[in-house]
Amino acid sequence: MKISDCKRSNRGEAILVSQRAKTLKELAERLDVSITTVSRALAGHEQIALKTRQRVAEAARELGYVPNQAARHLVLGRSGFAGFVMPIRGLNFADSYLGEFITGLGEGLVSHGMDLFLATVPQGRDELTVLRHVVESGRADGVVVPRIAEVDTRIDYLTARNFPFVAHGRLLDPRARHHWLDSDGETAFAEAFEMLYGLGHRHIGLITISDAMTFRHHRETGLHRAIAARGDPAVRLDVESFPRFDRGASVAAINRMLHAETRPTAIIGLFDEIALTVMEEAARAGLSIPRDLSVVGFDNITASAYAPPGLTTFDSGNRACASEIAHMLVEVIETRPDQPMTRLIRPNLILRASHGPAPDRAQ
Amino acid sequence: MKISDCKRSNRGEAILVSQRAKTLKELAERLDVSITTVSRALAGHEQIALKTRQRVAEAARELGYVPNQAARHLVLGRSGFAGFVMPIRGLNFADSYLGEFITGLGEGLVSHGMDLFLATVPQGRDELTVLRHVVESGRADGVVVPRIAEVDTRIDYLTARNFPFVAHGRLLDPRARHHWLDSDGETAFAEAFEMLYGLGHRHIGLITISDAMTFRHHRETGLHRAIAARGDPAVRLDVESFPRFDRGASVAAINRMLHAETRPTAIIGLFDEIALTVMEEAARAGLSIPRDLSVVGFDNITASAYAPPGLTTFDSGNRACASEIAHMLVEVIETRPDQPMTRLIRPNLILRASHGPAPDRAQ
DNA sequence: TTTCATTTTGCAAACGCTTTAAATTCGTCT
DNA sequence: AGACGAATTTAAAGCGTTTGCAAAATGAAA
Repeated sequence: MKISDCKRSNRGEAILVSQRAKTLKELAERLDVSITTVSRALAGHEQIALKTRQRVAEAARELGYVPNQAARHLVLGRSGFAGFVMPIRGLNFADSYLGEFITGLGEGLVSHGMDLFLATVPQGRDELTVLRHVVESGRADGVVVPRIAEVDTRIDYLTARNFPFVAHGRLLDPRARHHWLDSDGETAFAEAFEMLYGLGHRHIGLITISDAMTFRHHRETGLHRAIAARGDPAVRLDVESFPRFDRGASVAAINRMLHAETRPTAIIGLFDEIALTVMEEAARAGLSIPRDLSVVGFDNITASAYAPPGLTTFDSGNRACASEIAHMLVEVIETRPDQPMTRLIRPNLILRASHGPAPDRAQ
Repeated sequence: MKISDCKRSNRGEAILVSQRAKTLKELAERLDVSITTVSRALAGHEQIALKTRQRVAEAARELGYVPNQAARHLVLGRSGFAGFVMPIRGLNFADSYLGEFITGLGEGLVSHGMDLFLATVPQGRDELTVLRHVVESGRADGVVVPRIAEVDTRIDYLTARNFPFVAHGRLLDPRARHHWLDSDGETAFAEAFEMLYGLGHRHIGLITISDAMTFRHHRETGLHRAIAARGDPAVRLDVESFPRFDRGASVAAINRMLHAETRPTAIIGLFDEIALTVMEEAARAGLSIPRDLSVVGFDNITASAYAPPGLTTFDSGNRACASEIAHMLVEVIETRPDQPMTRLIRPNLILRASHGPAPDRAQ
């Protein structure tokens, strides 16, 4: 039986409580060498004799020594944390993005021995203030900034401060120089249009948000460009928008479109929550999907698979993106590159069952 | 215009980059007082003259001084972090629990000035090892332990180590003394049975997991007890189980039940993912819900609202629970209570449309 | 003016670690 | 034996805070 086995609680307790070495000093005294030697030995410095290194490593394991990270942090100037500021949404707002994203970040960071530091924005305080505290308090070596607005004070601040960060999303201004990873909504929405056009749809509806988020801009641009590229004068695009996070307004916008004089044969939601609501409201209005109406979303949230008939949408691979962002951040922290690192991820069209041939209006 | 206004980038940059005071020493030099005085003034000690305190506070604000938390932590022995170890599930496993829970924890912690520290379990390392590192490295003042198994080495370790923690869920052994918050699955499942019984159902199916999780035990117990309490010999309960996280096995278990010689008229899923899959598979088998089959779940995940006809389930208020757990943890850290703090939260039955009167088998 | 109590401030020692520069040990070669 | 260079080890100085104790300044009383 190994002495470090702590699953058996009697043995475990003995180890954990009594003979543990909490500090380098204790460990050094036990081994009868200096603190310096222990520190170097554990760090694997060549200058320490191999057998000493082994002896120290063994003892550290036996005594369950784990370095105090605060002390380490203080002297190294690196905390081993990546920061993430969690925006608080309304009370009932379930953020399907968060869980996946955090998981991905964690996965990416752990391979570099880093951990994640989550700061919550208290009610009534703004996100930027919290971000500043995270940065200035030195508790994070870099931060990840999600959901970028067309003009974003967080990025301005971090850039001015020259603090390592990677944005999930980008600023609208293409000259802006910062590190980002974004999903290619422009290409995706062009692809959505092409698919629908191929199915005979000529009257497309877009339900979008009115907030100045970059992802909205890119997706809309993709749609407009694809339509323009087709050059088919028969194509018609109707757009309804509403303030993000306002569920009531979203339902209203959707119903305006569903009950318009001439209803589109296909509706694209800016993201899945919208598309799912379109399907709900369509069902309520007695429309059958995809027979009477095709619906396409973006994000591939969990609910999209469950909601019959299954939402056709784009998978942006949130978790994998987050993981990649973590890797990028580590590189930014370590090498401080001059050139902006950027990644544009092509989302994956998931063909489920909410799309179909355009209904024949002549009937 | 306030000098601390950093939204305007020209002014902001000046402040942020050049005249900022990074350390107590710098601030002290600027003010021509000692470090001690500044430290005490900022901490609001009475022994420092009021006007000195004001002068210091003002300067700190002007110069954007934020204390270095690593140094603070080192001397105070408190990190200001609550720890949480994120288990990694399979690659495609979307953890609907995580986002809500993390959000709730963050909300709860922030009101006590604490932040959240997330550690990810690297591939191939076990959760206990990571938990030990979190604890021993001193980076957390306390931890939250989710999803408790009937016998849980994490709790054994933390208890032996006498480290502050609050569990979301409890050990099976009712004599176990630790702080926990749990949702009352026993009562909920009894309630589910009563509702179904009232609708005429006498043949109930339960799809459950085979893993030794406490929440499974409590929910099953609740169901059994409620059936026993009724004392109606006509009631029949069929049970199918499968290993958690094995989607294939879950589908198989569900289909065994759906295609059994005599199919239950109502199926209870141990949690929503199961219940939703029951609805999917039932639809695939040509069954109409709730006409041919009633389905009840537990958790009220987002998808449950979208999946037609809307899953009848229990809302366990994950986010609010997490927030409460955060408050409990802070109290545990601060007061180290002798008596275990426990909270049993009554879940809320959400009546959607997946339940209905038992079909008349005589037809 | 001196004395004493009171208010206000500062020195210096931790906290546990890393690291520079210096000291010690060891083997080997005159 | 002595000396030199290489291989090991160590003492001590920080990192930025808090805080016990002591010193300085102030004000009131003698």
